[in-house]
Amino acid sequence: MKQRVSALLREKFGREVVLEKPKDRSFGHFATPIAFSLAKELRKSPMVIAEDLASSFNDSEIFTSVESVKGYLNFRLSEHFLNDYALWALENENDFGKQEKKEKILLEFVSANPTGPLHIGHARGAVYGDTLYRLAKHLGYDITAEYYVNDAGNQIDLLGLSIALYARENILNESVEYPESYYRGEYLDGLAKGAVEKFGVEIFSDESRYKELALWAKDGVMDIITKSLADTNIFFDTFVKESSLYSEWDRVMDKMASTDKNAIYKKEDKVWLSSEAKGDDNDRVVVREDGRPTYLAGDIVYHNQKFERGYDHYINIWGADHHGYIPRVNAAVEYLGYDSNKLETLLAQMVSLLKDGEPYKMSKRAGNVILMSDIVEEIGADALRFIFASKKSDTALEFDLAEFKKQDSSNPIFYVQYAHARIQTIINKSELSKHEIMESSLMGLEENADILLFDALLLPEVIEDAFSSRQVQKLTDYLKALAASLHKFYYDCKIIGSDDEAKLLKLLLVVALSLKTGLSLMGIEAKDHMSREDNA
RNA sequence: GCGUUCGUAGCUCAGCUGGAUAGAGCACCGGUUUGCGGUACCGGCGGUCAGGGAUUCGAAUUCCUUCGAGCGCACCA
Repeated sequence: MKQRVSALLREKFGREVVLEKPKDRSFGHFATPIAFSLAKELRKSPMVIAEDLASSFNDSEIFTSVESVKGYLNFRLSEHFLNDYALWALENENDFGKQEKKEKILLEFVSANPTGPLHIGHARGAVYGDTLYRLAKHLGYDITAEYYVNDAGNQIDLLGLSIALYARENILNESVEYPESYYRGEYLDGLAKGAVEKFGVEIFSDESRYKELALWAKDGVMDIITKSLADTNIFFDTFVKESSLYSEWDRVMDKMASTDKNAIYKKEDKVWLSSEAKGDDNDRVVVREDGRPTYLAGDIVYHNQKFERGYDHYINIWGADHHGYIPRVNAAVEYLGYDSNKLETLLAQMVSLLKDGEPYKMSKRAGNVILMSDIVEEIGADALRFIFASKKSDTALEFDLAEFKKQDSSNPIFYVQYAHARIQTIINKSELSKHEIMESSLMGLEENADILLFDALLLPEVIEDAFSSRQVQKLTDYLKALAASLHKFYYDCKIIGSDDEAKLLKLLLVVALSLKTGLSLMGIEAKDHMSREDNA
């Protein structure tokens, strides 16, 4: 809709025109301050320019009126245009807001280590990534969701040790001491018991077999992780294991060296990456004295593999505590001969949780982490997704669980769902058939109804904007606002029994379509009725 | 110290590439249809957009600077 207006104006003025939503809806559907920028070039007052421009729009098919107010140019779309568009949307529900972007995108997110269940910080990145994924799919991008599994390195050994220690204490009843760095948590119990079945209790007393224990356990942890993700409607297309990459290390090193002979060098018996020359603070070790590659080496191979698979664009979503890591990966990508501008790294900031004012604490390795699964159990997956999607991902977030358990307008997910449910209820209540409703015209709506229709038809622009700016909260903001318009309209206007019943119901169908489509892009299913007992 | 993200109402946050009177929700106070789910709606209270400077027709938004906060600054992943 906006694209059409925008294209029309671009053609008319021969330049890109800024379109915005007027502050006050009585001004019209769209507005532009273009007269202000033209004022300087034309050496005339903005008011005069706006007047001239407005009067030049007499014969447009899309607009009913174009007016100038204090230098702004305000456009009002024609009823024909809105009516046709709404009808098309209702008849092509699944295509509403869809586009056909062709770009191939690789989106990597979550990628939490397989050493324990996901905590609340991971959940934020997970929701953010999955929402972007759904938006991109809707826009027609060929996007792949990928999870990078860090199943090599010290932390895996530590997992084995942690399970063994847990088992020795709780199954063999030995008295043990936990070093600070060991993993803790309830999940160890399941793994320890599983290990007894698989290997027998002997394994816990045999240090030489801890590696074996760890390699088995990491798959179990991945199952726990993918299950919590699935419970939140998050799924991945591909998993890439770090352990599968190191065999390519020599080839990748040669590749960097052939692009730039200074990319890699030896010093103090270690191998270094010249990342400082590419904007990093320091050069980085990639192979230690003893020949073991560092974590960065694995990531270099991984990114090489990503680029060799051939996508147009790459997006990584990382926790904010990894932001210092970006320059070295970009450096490596350039040494590999690729354009680091194609690699976009987004950060999900920390989350702090309150419950009735009490702050929760998060520490990665202590047993008292706040698990994603616990929060899902407490407030439900829908509420979790809504809250995480509704805040800009690059700012720290604090929220109180209590707010998302309420069943009233203070809980945004409830509020939006209730709007959708109200529409379903009233449609069912009406005696009119679906056919009669669809046959009616949306022309001649009064002003409030017209505004509601316009708002509902704005979803496609919101989807495009939310994805291209990577700001998924634009979608939740939109849904909250649309729900508010609906509730207000419902209060102001009697629908059943009115002369315009069919017309108004059709309008509500358009609103419901927008709500439902918007929710589905957040991995949330729209509800047709609310129940008071439904305390998720 | 260096890098980075930020600082908007009592609280949690929106405010897009500069544009019309800086917005929501919570909290607090007061109201509402003979009408379809009052699980809703409306109104009030509340702001020096951290401070200062610059750019211009115009700045919460861009730039500089001061102050304050989170995160990072490993041969851990």
